[in-house]
Amino acid sequence: MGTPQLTKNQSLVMGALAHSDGPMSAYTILDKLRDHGFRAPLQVYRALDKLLEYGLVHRLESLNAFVACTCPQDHDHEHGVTAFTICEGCGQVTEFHDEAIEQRLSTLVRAQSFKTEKTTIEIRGHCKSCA
Amino acid sequence: MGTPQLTKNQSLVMGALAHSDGPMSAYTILDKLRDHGFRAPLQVYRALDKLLEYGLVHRLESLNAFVACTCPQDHDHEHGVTAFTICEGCGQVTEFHDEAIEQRLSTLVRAQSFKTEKTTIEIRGHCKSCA
DNA sequence: ATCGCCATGTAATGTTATTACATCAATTGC
DNA sequence: GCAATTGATGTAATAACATTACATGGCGAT
Ligand SMILES: [Zn+2]
Ligand SMILES: [Zn+2]
Ligand SMILES: [Zn+2]
Ligand SMILES: [Zn+2]
Repeated sequence: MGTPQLTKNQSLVMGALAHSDGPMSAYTILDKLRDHGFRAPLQVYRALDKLLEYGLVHRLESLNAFVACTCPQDHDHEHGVTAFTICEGCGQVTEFHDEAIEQRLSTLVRAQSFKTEKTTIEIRGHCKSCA
Repeated sequence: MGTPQLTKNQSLVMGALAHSDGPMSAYTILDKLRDHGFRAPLQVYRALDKLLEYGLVHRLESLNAFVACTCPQDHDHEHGVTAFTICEGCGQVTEFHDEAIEQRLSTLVRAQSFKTEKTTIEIRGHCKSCA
């Protein structure tokens, strides 16, 4: 089971995010898509829900914003824990993955007998250029 | 330099969070403090800003809510990276710290020449009781 | 007393997200 | 063919979260 065919609205939202150079809020996406017939927030939120489900998009919790996934790999399988650096200067977001962190978190959480459903790792700061 | 004496509003907000059994949104805090003269969101947000600065309170980004810090240690010094498990069932939040994760993240981020200012780690799932 | 600083009070507004309800299209079963 | 189901969509209204702007009050330093 891979990613299903995207609907019209999902494709539009995906396209907007993919062509953006940084994260966008739902309302920013809405504005970008007004020319394509978008009128209400729900059109964006519904599309985002699916795109998040398919793993094509990530939500940045500390920003209330969304980015296209930049994983090199296919999305036929769930990718593990996703982490982000987020530059306060230029808004650049970099997605990365690390097996060691995933393992360590897994160990710590298991020690609490906690069952993980979703892990958020976001690092705010300044990128090389904006230091 | 330790934590300064809290102002009246800061004390009230801190008290509300400390006596709560879980995270509270700013507006929930506001409601709890109406009897003590709170009338507007800003009174809460201003107090929270300071409490966050002093490290007495943490913001849960994935919840838009706030919790009292449960560090055993004093707050005379910054504590390192803070992580949370957040149960979707009962709302229980557990704060924890891990040197290994901190180190590993530090390494990865340095490899990007990124300068960290604040790290968010939040694990949503179900606790032992709510499995 | 005057100034500067910080905490506070209040109102208005801005931003993010959800609920409720109606409609439409494709699919399934009869 | 045609009702029933399912999933996507459209629209409006509202809820939830956060900030801006401006005015006031307390208090220590000069
Ligand atoms: Zn990704
Ligand atoms: Zn930057
Ligand atoms: Zn803490
Ligand atoms: Zn629980």
